[in-house]
Amino acid sequence: MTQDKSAKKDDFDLQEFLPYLLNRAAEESSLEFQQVYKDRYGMLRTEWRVLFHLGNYGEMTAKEIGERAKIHKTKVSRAVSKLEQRRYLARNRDTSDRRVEQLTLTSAGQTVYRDLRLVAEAYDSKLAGLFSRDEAKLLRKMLRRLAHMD
Amino acid sequence: MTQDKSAKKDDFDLQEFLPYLLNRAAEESSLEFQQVYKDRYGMLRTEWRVLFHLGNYGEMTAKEIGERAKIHKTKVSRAVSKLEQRRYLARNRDTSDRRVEQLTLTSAGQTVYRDLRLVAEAYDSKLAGLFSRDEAKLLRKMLRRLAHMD
DNA sequence: GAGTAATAGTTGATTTTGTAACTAACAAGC
DNA sequence: GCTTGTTAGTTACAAAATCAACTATTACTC
Repeated sequence: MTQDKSAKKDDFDLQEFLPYLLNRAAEESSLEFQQVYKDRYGMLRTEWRVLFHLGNYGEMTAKEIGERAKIHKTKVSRAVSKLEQRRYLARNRDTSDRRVEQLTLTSAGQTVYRDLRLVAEAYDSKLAGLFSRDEAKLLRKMLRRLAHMD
Repeated sequence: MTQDKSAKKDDFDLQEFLPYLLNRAAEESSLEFQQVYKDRYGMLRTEWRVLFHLGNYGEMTAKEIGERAKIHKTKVSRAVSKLEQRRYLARNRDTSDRRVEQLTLTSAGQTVYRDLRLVAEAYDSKLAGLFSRDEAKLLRKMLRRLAHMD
């Protein structure tokens, strides 16, 4: 127990702090993909996420998308509106519960999805290529754990 | 080469897409720490980052902080103003180049930094505790690689 | 050393996000 | 069947992020 005021050495390292590292890695690794969906389709982050949820998992409600992707309902609502304006998705009132809207991609939306999916796949391979196959697998597993997605 | 229109199966999985996983993990793992600096000190993300840079690395200019942390200069500028208002940091005009301001934490700022650093250390340990020591070490290494911090 | 370019940092306008309050539809209790 | 509560989704307003233009100072060039 030394005097903590002057004798304490600062052995903390911001660059090792996991939340900081995770954010830096996330931002950096989003840039290149962002460029594509932004420049090519004028989409925002939430918009491609909604598009991908519908493209990848099929028909779904706004609420389900929000829960799966952990996006707040107001953000989902706005993204859905914008994607609808651009005719990338269509809403269908659920007949048994008229509060609910089933969302599906239009064929234009599917085309966009398929295009972006190709970009995503290529980019993911590029990122994963920074590591060995086992390391990449472990990385995904650890990220899922951190994100409570397992 | 099969007909790609109908025969193509969608084997892409959004939940395995690294930029998506990284963002989800980053958001999730920031929440708990955010709660502290936000509720306890009314700070924003950029503000604690600036505070930590000064606390952890010592005197620095706004430009250096921006480069190290990859934060845009307007964001740094506003964070510095707010931290100055709260008397957490002081500016010193560089005598040899009067465009430049050397920034340092005041003793109040150091106190806040030390408090938050303790929280950060504890939280980092908690997160790292989800993995083995080797895994955690590898995780940080991989994140640094992805963030171009190596 | 006057003129032009570059740099550190700030400010203002626009866009995007976050928070809370809202509407419309359904559910439950009695 | 009517009050009370809950849920899906939207809207309005405030807070924050982004982008471009700006000031002040220094560096470069002739």
